[in-house]
This record gives sequence, structure tokens and C-alpha cells, in this order.
Amino acid sequence: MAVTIRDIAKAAKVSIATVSRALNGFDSVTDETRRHVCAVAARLGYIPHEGARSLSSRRTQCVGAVLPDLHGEFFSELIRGMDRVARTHGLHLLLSCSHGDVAEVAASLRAMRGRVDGLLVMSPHVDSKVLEKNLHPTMPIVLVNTRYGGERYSSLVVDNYGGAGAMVRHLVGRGHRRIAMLTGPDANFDARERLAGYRDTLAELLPEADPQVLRGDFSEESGYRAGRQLLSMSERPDALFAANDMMAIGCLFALNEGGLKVPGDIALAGFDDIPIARYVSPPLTTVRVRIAELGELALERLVLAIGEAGHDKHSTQTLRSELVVRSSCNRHASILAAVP
Amino acid sequence: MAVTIRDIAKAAKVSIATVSRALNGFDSVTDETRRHVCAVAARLGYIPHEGARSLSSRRTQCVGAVLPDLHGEFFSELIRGMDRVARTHGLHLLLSCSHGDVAEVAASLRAMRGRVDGLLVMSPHVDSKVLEKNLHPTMPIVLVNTRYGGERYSSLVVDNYGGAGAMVRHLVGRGHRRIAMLTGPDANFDARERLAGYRDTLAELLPEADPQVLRGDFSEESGYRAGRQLLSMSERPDALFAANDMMAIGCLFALNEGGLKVPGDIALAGFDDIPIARYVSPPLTTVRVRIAELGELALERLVLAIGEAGHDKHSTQTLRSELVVRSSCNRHASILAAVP
DNA sequence: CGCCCGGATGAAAACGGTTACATGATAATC
DNA sequence: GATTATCATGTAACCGTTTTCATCCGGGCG
Repeated sequence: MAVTIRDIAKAAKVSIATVSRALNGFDSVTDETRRHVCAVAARLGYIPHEGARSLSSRRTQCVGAVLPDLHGEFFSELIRGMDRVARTHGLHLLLSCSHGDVAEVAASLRAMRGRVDGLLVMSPHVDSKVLEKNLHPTMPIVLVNTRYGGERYSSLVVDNYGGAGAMVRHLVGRGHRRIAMLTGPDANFDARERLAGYRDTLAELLPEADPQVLRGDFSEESGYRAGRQLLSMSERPDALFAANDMMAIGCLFALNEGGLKVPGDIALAGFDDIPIARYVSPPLTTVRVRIAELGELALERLVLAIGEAGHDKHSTQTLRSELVVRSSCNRHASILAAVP
Repeated sequence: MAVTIRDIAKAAKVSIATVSRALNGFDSVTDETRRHVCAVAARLGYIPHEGARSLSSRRTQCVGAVLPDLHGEFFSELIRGMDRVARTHGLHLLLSCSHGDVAEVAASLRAMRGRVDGLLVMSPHVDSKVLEKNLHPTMPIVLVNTRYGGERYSSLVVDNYGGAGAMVRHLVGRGHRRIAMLTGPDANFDARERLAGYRDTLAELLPEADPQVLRGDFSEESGYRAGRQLLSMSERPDALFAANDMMAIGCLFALNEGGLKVPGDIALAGFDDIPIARYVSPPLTTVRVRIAELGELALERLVLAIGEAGHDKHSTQTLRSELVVRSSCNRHASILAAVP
């Protein structure tokens, strides 16, 4: 049914090897032969079977991305960054999403064997055991935002700890003294790092202050709940630092509903700088993680790892995060003056 | 290096055929043999090579998505919907993004041969010639939001025309009389349909009114420019209907900057109902397209097409869009009363 | 007891390419 | 003019599976 290289060979009266060479631009074939073969291929409407090609050449021209989720702007940006680099290298992107489920991660990893040349794994919940067990030892891997102590894989993380610290520093600098944090899921790598950054920096700058921690799960919904909770507090914090932007936004809505002004009555900060952060009002002060760049770097590094398969100089790179000051934390000067 | 079924066969002292059968759960193998083979496979850390498997079984368990872009929430949602269905069918998603470039679309399509069992193509710019030329005639295809007259492929489109009509109807019902439209790119399928819906409905409801059309390109930037333009107009429309939400949002920012109140001075409406639409202030009145659902339906249909390859009952399905009324079009009752 | 049947297994041919090696012709060398 | 290097092409092995078909063996039946 489908036209193969063999059909071309027959029609062009040459061997299949010659067809392969002609189509792949080898130099050891006459210009005339090449033209002829290509003409026949075009006439028959030949389209190479990439699967077969991968099998024999041991290169798939695909890289896989095993992500914990696809929802939301974070992943959208991440994928965009990966795609950008992938296309410059002529690679295709195979997506796999394991909704936090360890068994699914394992299944995804195994399913990638023979389909991809390398793997980009982001899995804030899974430890490296699962990886090592379900992966071919030679498969090039880059970990993204994944807890990992070993040295077997390269790893990219964003500076959650430093970013959170910078935010606390900023808030304290603006005169806030009762700074609460709204955390992400306990088991989540990023969430823990951000919390640690908050705690440590607060302890450093305001040793007297009691860290006040509300629990969230990174969802807008949980941010909203935290906002309601704030409304009903007698001794309310004067600033809330949410571990991601979506929670900050959820919280903002609850506060608005409850008649509390941001930043007048309470300052609000987020983390990630997802695109929406600029659009809410007041625009959100947050910590920018160049998410697309994270995807780009990760893939760049994966490409490198694929190229030098075996050379094995794995390392962990930390991506700097930066403070983005918008108006959700702007206390009025008068208030500022009154506080210290 | 890598362990194959041959290695297992040798270690287990059976033939490779038996290994294959044992691992794939065929019934024609003794329980004892199966246990033995599986044990050996586990001991050796065997992971099947999916590429090889696809080649001989002629099934890849992958579907490809050829999209015009990956940026923004529209695609994020679309991908999410596709993923949801894909995973329930045990399929993997191969992503390919052709930045509006016809040559790239062609290349993507060809590159999919032998990698996927079916293809989901969204390409608002490309006509069917390119498809037919670069695709294996037997490859199951579903088109999404793509201009297509033929009957060779199934096709899914959102009701751009009807949605735009509904919006105009809504605006007129609210008392607006000078309703302008901000369009998307000329060549874009969706943009044209939306414009047509606007024109026709306006002509029907307000035959006297002159349709006023500003040109945009679906980007926030172009929306911003349109907003500036509005500010400088002497006879300003009393409502602007943007062909997508991002342009509406860009426009909103320009109007805010210029001191024009939305909806007090001018009503503003968008199209798509991307998540951000709810978060801007005022929240955006828009036409909801259930984007994730679009992805789901498209993939569902593709799965069907793959299953019955050849049966060929192609059709075009139109996805209803629905009006979402938020406050960006709420004229005050008093003004409303004054107008008619 | 011989025959046939069926069920477990093995041998080998796909699947559609790439590629190492063999071959034959032609050009270069002495 | 014989020898050898060069180069275009052909032959066949290989990539790691699945799958068809053949084989072997034991058991039920006449």
C-alpha cells in the first residue's frame, strides 16, 4: 500500500541502498543518479517512514518531556521554551503528563524507550529511585525542578530559596513586620524551598517575628480560602506572601470581596510571574522565574547530553530568579512612615 | 548494550517468539513459561523498545498535533484537552508547531509519517492542497479550525460566526448603536468568520449603522494600538468588539491609560474566554469557546478515525460557542434608558 | 495400535529503513 | 599494459520487535 524505498528502487532501477543514499544526500552518488532517484521518489509521492529510520539509525529525532501536569501558564511557557530549542535542532517533542501519580511516571518513562533520544523529567514528587529503575541507564536525562541528590543526571532548578528570600527582604524593607506565608503542597519540591527561604530570611531580618504559615496547594481555590481566612483574623498580617501567583490571585479575589484593600490594608505577593500577574489589579508583585528560559536551558542541556552520550559531566544549574515589584505591595508613604 | 528480547530468550532458554508472547500476555503460553520469562525479564531490567514494536505492529500509540503556535492560553487549554483524551486511550502526544509558515507545516506533516497513528491538524492559514500533498493518503486526520471544503478529512470548527452574531445581538440589546469591531489577521480562518458574523448581524439588526472595522492581528500589542486609536477619535464608537480576548485586554489597558472608563465610556468585548478574561478589571464580556473540550472532541474523533481506518465517514462538526456576560459591557441603567 | 487433533514452542519472515562490505568499472601510476 | 587506487553501485546484514507458519509432542478416538 504505502510506497517504500523498495518501490522507488524498483521504479528507478537501482538498489535500495542507492535510493537511501540519494535521498539522504550522501556525496558518493552521481548527480545524475540522485536527480533521477529524487524525481521518481517525488512522482511516487514517497514520504519516509521515520519509525523505521529511527530503528536502524538509532536516532529518533525526538525528545520526551515527562511533566506533572499541563494545566496553567507555567507549563504553557515551559513547553514553549522547550519547543523553541527543539525546533532549532530539528527535534520533535513527545509530551507525557503524569498527574502526580508515581505509577504513571514510571509508565511514562518506560514508554519512552525507543521513542526518544533523551528525556526531560520534571517531577516534584518523585525521587530518583523511580527514575533509575524505569530508565535505560544510557538514556540521556535532564531533571527540571526535581529533588535529586545524585550525580547521574544533570539537573536544573530555579532559585526558589533565593527568590523567596528576596521577597521577604523586599517586604521588610517596605516596612512590613507581620509577614505571613501561604505555602504550596507539603510534598512539593518548589513549595518547600520557597517556604525555607521565607523562614530563614525572616528569622535573619526579624528575629523576634513569629513566622505565620497558611497552608495551600498551589491552586487558585486554596488561595481564595486563605483570603477568607485572613478576613476573619483578629490580628491580621500586614503582608501575605503566596508561594505562587495563582494562590495570590485567588486570595486577592477573596480580599476584594471582603472589602479589604490591597495594598492599602494588606500587601500581597506571589511567585512565578505568570502572564496573568500583570493583568490583575493591582498588578502583582512577584518573583519572576523565566519559565520559558527554563525550558530552553533544560532542552539545550539535553541536546548536549545526547550529543556526548557517555561523557557524563553532570551538574546542577540554578536559574536565578528576580524580584518584580508591582503595585500589590505599595504601601502609601504615610503608612510606611508611621510603622517603624 | 541494551537488553533486548533476544537476551531474555537466551537467558530463559526459550525462543524470542515465546518471550514476545509471554510478555504480551498471549494465552497460548504456559503459566509456568510465562512466569519464568517474566522473572528473567525483570531480573535483566528489560524495557521494551517501542520504536521497534511500532515498526512491526504498525501501531505507534502516538498521535501528532500540528499547531500554528504554542503561545498563550488557547493552546495550553487545547493541549490539555487533547492530553486528557489521549491518556485515557493510552496514546502519546507528539507536538509540532509551525509558526504560520507553510513550508514548516509541510515539513511537520511529513515528519509525522511512521511516528504517529493519526494526526490532528490546526492550521488557520493553510489550505488542503498542502495537506493532501504531504500526507499519506491513509493517515487518519482531524482538522481543527481549519478552512476546508473537501470531504476527505473530518473537521471540527468552533462556531465563530454564530458567536460573533450573539455578541453583536447582545451589544445592540444593551442599547449600543455604534459598535466597532477589531479584527484578527486577514488570512486567519477564525478571524474572517468572526468578522462575517459581526457584519451580517449588524446589518440585520441595525441596517442604517455603518460597520466600523479596526485591523488587528490577535496580539495584545495590536489591541493596545487599537485602544490608542479609539482615544484619538472624534466620533468614538460606544462599543468595541475585539476578535479575541488578548486584543480586548490590550485595548483595555490603552483605554485605562487614556482615562476612558470601561464600560462607562465605552463597552468592550472579546472572544475565546481565555482564563485571563475573568481576572482583568472589569472582567471581560466575551464569547466562550470551550477550548479544552475542543481538544477533547478532536482527539476523540481522531481515535475513532484510527479505529475504523478506511470506513471514511468524514464530517464537519461545529462546536457551539456561548456568550459570557461580565461587567465590561454593563452600561448603567440610566445611560441605557437615555439612548433609545 | 495407528491416526488425527490441538496446544505449546521454535524458526524465520516480515516491518522499512541504514550501513558495512563486496564488486566492478574506470582512472591514475609506473 | 599490468597494477592499483578510486568511486559509484549493489548485496546483505542489521536495528528489536511481531507474527505467520512449521514442528513437535501428547492425548483422545476408532
